[in-house]
Amino acid sequence: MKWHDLTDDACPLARAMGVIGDRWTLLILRECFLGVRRFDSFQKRLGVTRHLLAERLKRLETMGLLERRPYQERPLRHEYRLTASGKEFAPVLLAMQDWAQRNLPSPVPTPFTFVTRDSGEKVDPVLTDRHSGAELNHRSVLMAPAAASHAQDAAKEPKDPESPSAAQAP
Amino acid sequence: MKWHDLTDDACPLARAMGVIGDRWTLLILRECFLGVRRFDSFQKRLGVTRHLLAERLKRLETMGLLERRPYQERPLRHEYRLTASGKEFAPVLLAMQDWAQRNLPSPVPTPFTFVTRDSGEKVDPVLTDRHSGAELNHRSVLMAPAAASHAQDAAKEPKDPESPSAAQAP
DNA sequence: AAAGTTAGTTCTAATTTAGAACCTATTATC
DNA sequence: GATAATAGGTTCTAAATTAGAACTAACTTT
Repeated sequence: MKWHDLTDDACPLARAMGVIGDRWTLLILRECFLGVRRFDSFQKRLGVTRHLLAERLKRLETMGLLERRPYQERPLRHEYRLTASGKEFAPVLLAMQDWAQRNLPSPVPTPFTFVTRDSGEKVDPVLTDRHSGAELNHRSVLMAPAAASHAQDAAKEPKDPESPSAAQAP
Repeated sequence: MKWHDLTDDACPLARAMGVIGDRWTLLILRECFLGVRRFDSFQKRLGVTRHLLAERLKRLETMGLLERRPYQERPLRHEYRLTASGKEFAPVLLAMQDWAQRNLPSPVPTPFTFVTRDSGEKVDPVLTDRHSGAELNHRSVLMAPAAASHAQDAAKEPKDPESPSAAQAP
């Protein structure tokens, strides 16, 4: 499989991996949320090679998460800013940070946290359903194939004792 | 930077990337949530090479997201199941799928969706604060360095005009 | 005039991934 | 009782990606 193939996969998660499916991209986004905007700042703070950084920034721009805009002329210099799409990624980052903090413990303290803009208090994130307000987790939610088009794929793998047409309870 | 270095980074997001920072791991987890448990099923459904699949499953086991357990003897066979830690990853997957669906559009329909276990209706995920119930997004939340230990790092990069000690408003 | 700043690009070497073939143990089929 | 089939891997070589360092370009500052 080639890298680029993921970006037009039918599965949204696969497409997402076409953007953040490497060691660096999510960390670049983290820096963006911390307010970093310039090439050299990203490079120094992350320790990523300039070569890769340039490529990743280009990809984030292509995928619409960042925009490159001039912040001065003579000499012409550009900075990278989160677009609306990039900003909407915040809940993913937050959910991931929360998961990692709970499930991948570390002896050293967390270097930064998510706080509310008004009170400055640390947030305690829960994913809920916008309509019902119910908490969304492995117990309340099920991942289900969207009938029609997926049925064909499923047919390729006949009567598997673990066929995933209805994921089992925890 | 070597791969393994991320797994004991101070930043939880970096540690998370030590687990899912590649093209395949998240897709393996997706399959787990769809109910897949066996080596060959993962391999056929994803098209990943057996070599990499074996490695990734091993890593997911090491990191505590999956457990390998026998489901038969003669011949001895093992299957992979989500652990509690793996199951708690569900909200991250959900948030990411939601983001990708909204921000990385595709001409083809989404092959599977998240539905509630009781009503079977498609969910509409929002990240909220457990305490206040407020929606958590780029407008309401700020990523802030956790004062003390980070202050030293910040000192290394003196008076940067874009110093990220207080991330700016959207 | 020399050195510094900022944002890259261009090389070579090392590491990772792809792709195919092979191995082991056991059960099913001819 | 030999031959295939199933399941879960491992072992190769070739291709692609990443690391690391050096270099360029267009200015500005000392």
